[in-house]
Amino acid sequence: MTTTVAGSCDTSPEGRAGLGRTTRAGLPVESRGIGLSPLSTNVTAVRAHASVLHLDLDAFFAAVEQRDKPSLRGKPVVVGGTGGRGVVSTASYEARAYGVRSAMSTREARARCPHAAYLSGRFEAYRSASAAVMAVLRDCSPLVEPLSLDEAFVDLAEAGLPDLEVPTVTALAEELRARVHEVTGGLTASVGVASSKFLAKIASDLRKPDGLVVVEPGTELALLRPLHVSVIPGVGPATVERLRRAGVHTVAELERISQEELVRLVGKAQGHSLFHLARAEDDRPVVPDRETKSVSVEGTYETDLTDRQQMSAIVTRQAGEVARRLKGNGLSGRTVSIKVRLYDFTTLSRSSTLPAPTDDPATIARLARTLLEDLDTSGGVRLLGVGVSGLADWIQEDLFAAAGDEPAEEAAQETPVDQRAEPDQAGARWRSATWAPGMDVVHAEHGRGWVWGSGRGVVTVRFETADTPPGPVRSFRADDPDLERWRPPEEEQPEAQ
DNA sequence: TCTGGGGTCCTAGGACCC
DNA sequence: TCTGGGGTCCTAGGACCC
Repeated sequence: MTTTVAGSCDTSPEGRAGLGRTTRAGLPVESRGIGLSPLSTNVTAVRAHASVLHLDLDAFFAAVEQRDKPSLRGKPVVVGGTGGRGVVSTASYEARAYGVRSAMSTREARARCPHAAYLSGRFEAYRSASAAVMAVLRDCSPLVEPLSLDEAFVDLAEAGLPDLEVPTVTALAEELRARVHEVTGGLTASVGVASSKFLAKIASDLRKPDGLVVVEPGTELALLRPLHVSVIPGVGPATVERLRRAGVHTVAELERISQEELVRLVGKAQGHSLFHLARAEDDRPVVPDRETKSVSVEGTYETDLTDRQQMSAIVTRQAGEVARRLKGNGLSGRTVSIKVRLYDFTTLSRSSTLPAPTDDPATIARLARTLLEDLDTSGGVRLLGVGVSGLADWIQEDLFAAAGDEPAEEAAQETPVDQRAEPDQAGARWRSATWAPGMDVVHAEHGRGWVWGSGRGVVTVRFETADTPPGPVRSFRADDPDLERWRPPEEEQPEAQ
């Protein structure tokens, strides 16, 4: 590391602009795969420089335990579910020597390594260590994309470096690893730097633990071709098996398959992705804050549940927890789902979509219980879960409170979905101007009329009945006192035309 | 007593609308 | 008159990631 590069870690206010960011929802980012989807249809420019960095903390949960408990250092440590149906979350390298792996059942881990320390995990400690690491990364570049507590991409093109040549980014990567070690009290990180997310992620895996690999631009394919297809993120057991049957094991072999054949083998989206990734084509940007899409709570029980009343009580409690987390992050959602895993591991899901978003525990619980009622659980249930998706950051209660109506969810729930209106000209205009990306037009019945709502701190309303054409669309900032006064009275009804 | 919990994304079929 | 295509939304299930 050189002084020049060390100094290039921008500590100016501008450089720290992203410090302390969370997702839009303010949720701690816990899990996000890089998957295969975000490749654009026409993958064109691959970066000319190795300016994407991927950092991965080594055996993160176990390493935090060893850091905080010196007696565990140098010994096998397994963090995960410790009950009869638990699985391994993280195994220290000492435990990996005995064949203990992530996602293995704790039962099997105990058989392989009986003398390891089995711990259930201290997520506050992990979150805190993670936050310190992310702060170091954001100190370096405003473009940091956390994938989970222990992983992130950093766009070095925004790091204010004098250049992006290999010696410069190598020195910066070493500096970052040293700073991570420093701020976490001794945790090590493996880092990959390359011309794309895909290659950076693969590179960070090559010299674990505590390693650094910088892929020199132009050498990507030479690095990739000999590797097994399973190194490609998004290629799991099912895809490996399909490819194996087609005689494909390595990336080099994958490269020889036509795009049409790949689509036939693994489907449209994954086929196109694999076709490009096999050629090291990946132009996905580093995206600093991605929006939360769903919130869920689930639990696996030590013995199978058979009592319907008990299941109903569990689902009610889980709905409350989901609602609490939604509310805590200013979110609400329209689709309520339940997940049921039967005694034989058959997994069922059922969902139902409300006309307007909710964060109300009673509404979510009621719907979840109704969905559960329609399932045959007589053989026993090992897992139950409740989730809400179709999230908006607009909460319907605001709108109803503004319209001076009774509690929202009753009316909302009774509004048949098939009465949902499409945006008219004015609605469409609002949609493009102020509506959150991906957010649907929502409405709910209000007296004899209709109320329309939007997010992003803006509420859009209009009055309409079965007998009259739609009234003018009015919009208010959510904190506008005029919104409180807005009513859909008779005199505001437009004349029939 | 095999097989967690929190997520993301994709697929496929049906409904519905234009 | 007959057949149809595209787009969007919803639901259920599955693959995958950490």
